[in-house]
Amino acid sequence: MELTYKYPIKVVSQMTGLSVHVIRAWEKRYNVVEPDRSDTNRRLYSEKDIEKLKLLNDAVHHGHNIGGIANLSAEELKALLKKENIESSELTDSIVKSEPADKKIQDILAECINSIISYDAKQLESILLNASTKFTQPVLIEELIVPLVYKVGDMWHEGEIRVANEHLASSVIRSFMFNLLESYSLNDSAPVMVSATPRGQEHELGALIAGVVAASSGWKVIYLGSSLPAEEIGAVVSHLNVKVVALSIVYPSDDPHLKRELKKLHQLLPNGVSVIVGGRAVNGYYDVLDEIGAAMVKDTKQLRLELEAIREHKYN
Amino acid sequence: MELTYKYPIKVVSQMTGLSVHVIRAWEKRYNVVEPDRSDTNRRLYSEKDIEKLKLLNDAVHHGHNIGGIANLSAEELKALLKKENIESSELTDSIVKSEPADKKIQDILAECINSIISYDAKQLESILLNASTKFTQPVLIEELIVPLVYKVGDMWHEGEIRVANEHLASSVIRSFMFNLLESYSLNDSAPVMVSATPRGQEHELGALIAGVVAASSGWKVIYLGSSLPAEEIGAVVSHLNVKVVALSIVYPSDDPHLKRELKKLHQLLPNGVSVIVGGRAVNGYYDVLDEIGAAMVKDTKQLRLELEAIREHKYN
DNA sequence: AATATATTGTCTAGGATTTGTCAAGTGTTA
DNA sequence: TAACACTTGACAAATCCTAGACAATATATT
Repeated sequence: MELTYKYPIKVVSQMTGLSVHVIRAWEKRYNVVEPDRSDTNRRLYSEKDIEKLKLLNDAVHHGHNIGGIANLSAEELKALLKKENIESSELTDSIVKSEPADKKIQDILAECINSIISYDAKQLESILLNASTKFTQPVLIEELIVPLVYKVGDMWHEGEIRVANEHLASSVIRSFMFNLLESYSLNDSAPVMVSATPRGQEHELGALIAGVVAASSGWKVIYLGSSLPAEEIGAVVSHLNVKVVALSIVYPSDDPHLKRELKKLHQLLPNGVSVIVGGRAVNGYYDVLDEIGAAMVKDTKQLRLELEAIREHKYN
Repeated sequence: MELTYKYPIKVVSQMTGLSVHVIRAWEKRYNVVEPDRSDTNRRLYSEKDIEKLKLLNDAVHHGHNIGGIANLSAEELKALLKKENIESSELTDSIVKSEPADKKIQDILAECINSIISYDAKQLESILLNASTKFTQPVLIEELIVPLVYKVGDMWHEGEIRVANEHLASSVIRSFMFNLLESYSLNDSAPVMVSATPRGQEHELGALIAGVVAASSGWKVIYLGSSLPAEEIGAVVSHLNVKVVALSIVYPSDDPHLKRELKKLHQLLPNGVSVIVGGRAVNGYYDVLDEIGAAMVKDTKQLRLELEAIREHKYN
């Protein structure tokens, strides 16, 4: 679709990262662009104008002085930037976003807690989104998400926050992780993992984390949420070609029902299907897990390694 | 559902976030929309009118001046917002797949069920995303999401699908609705609603639907998920300036614990806070709801009306 | 090295335009 | 009757315009 619409200076300022003052100054001094004018003399910029301004901004931020490059054409500017291996998009993005320098992950975590306490779901979400662009995925998960989940759990147990706070936080984190999970696209040859929490386990965040880690390692993940009976897991495994079942156990650390559930699961699963169990309370089930030959992981790094090992083994 | 229903200006104001003054001014000055008129000369807005107003509002909030964009079509506005990577409340950019024109909502529903049966979360999600670009939000919710949730519940009860299928579907729908909910931006003067399911009620989709409907009607929504004890709701209400508590009750239709919980909630809430209860099993609690003066709604249209009534009443 | 000169981002002031808001007066709805 | 909607006209705040000044840097000259 061809838009004949032309942009006012304010929008151009936002799109380019240049202040309106600078845009006007450059025009006055060097005629970098000559936007149309409205009937009442307001500037109206074309897309080409905007592109040229972006390119100029990129070049200036890489040491060129505006007076020297002002009269170059868009093509020449592109060539110039290319020669210096500058990716224009990356540059303008980082400028436009006006990030307040680098924040330590501790601070981000504190901000998250604050927004949870003040019931501000939107703010929590935007903090997480922001963090997801700043950090690599393993760092994001291992150093922000996991500590955050733990911290919220602790504060809840200690009575420092209310159940309502915890619910709100869980909703946001869950949605964030689910979106992350669904954002991975993979080829059909990817091995399949089922992720869930066993019957009785209501805290599903661990299962989601496992799902995201697996997806980022190239697995196709079927995420089934919380409190799934062993028969259900068995049904899915036999219906699809599942290689791994990942379970998350958070609390309590000694539940006889859960132990029975795990044994039942073992009986239902065909040979060749691995079970990986992680989560805060996993230590309490060492005996059962050992008995049914399930792997125990205590952080996402171990999970990654375990998945890798299984994948290798299966493919030889 | 009446597809020809048209909205009076006040409702449009709440749905778009624009004041009635502004809506009329834009019409007078730029003919941004030309709503039908009643026999007595009152403006009657169509869904399309509302969508265009929303788009204009989005664009204006991103720096465009109304005079410059007033005569652009909805399509052009979408293109404009998309170009600036602006997340609009209503549209999610769809890579125009060459789909065979318009599919009936029945077919879409069937497709959803199919993807649920085959454990294809990704496909389900993309169907929903796609549908959200094709239909207006009331249609999307009332004719696709709600029937889908009901259908999945039915099939689960009938044993036509497994718990695992239901879990997977719930995860995806929940995430989809949550994203929808968080996508609404609102002004600070918006009245506040808390949305949740009471203790013992694990199915949270109803609460999410209520949240989305309220958010689209201009309420600020604090979503607190499922199974929230009455004390917790009371705490949030007194901590923030909450006007309405929305609860969803799905099953069972006669739970004495739940009745006690509702009464307790009533005692905990300060005067002037309304309670709205909806959901499939709501009929079973008519006596209690009547006793505590809670409103009962059986679909999203009633919910909309109820919210509107409360808002009116409170502002006088 | 010290001093001029040029460059460049930022800001102010005064005038014009745009745009959100409101009030007054009247008609309509519930 | 109170709440809502309609039109018109007016107002004030926000925005944009130009022209020019200023300070901080960079570059050139003595």
